[in-house]
Amino acid sequence: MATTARFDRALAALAHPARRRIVERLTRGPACVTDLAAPFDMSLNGVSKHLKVLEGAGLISRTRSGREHVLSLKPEPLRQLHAWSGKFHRFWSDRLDALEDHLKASKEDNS
Amino acid sequence: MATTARFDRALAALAHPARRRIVERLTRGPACVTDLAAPFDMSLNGVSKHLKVLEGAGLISRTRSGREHVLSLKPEPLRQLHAWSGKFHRFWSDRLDALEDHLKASKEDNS
DNA sequence: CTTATATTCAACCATATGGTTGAATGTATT
DNA sequence: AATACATTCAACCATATGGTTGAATATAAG
Repeated sequence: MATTARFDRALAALAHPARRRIVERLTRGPACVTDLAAPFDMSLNGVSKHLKVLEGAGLISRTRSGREHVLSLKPEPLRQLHAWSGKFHRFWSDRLDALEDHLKASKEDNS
Repeated sequence: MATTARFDRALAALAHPARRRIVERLTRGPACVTDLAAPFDMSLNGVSKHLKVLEGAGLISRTRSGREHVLSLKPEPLRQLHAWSGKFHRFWSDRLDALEDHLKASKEDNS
């Protein structure tokens, strides 16, 4: 709650499909920049920038091993995201349409 | 999986704190634009644009009732988001640091 | 020491985003 | 019919984003 800005940046970072692909790739273990860039039809610099965004959002961390930068997934922001989105659980849990209708109707009541 | 673009837009929409506030507000029932705008230190037009973004992302729906536009929360994108972020569950479930260390170590093994 | 590899930095460009103000639209109210 | 209210549309502005290319840095290898 204190610093929403970090959460903002995590969401924004994950909004880009390339960055989500990178995050998913990192669930199978840390990797260096070149490896992460390989599957993409994009310049290495482009990927490097995406990594900087992910790092700035706290989604990945970097350790230098010689000339390679090794990137690892940091779970905390994802855990936060899961927790936050879980707050809406009652909105999709069973009787979805009925609930929606109910809400619309009750709105009309107290307006 | 087919159209990732919708998911992209949902994440991007939720990356803005004002829009998250609006979404959270809508969990307590539908509301019209003016009501939603009231708590914000922002022009009505600004809020209107945020609503358009949320609508474009499929996070809210709009029904016109006279001159008022009534906005309601659409649960599906949030459910998707919860499901997606849940895929990373094993990354924060117990023995977090140990797991991270393990991954870093195994990376060095097969490099 | 020279060369190759891994990566970033810097500049640039096009487009998107978040906000504003002012005018336009449509629906209520009197 | 005149006026007030709810909302969007349009233009504008500043800044951010996503990508490129080319040069710089740092480490590894011959």
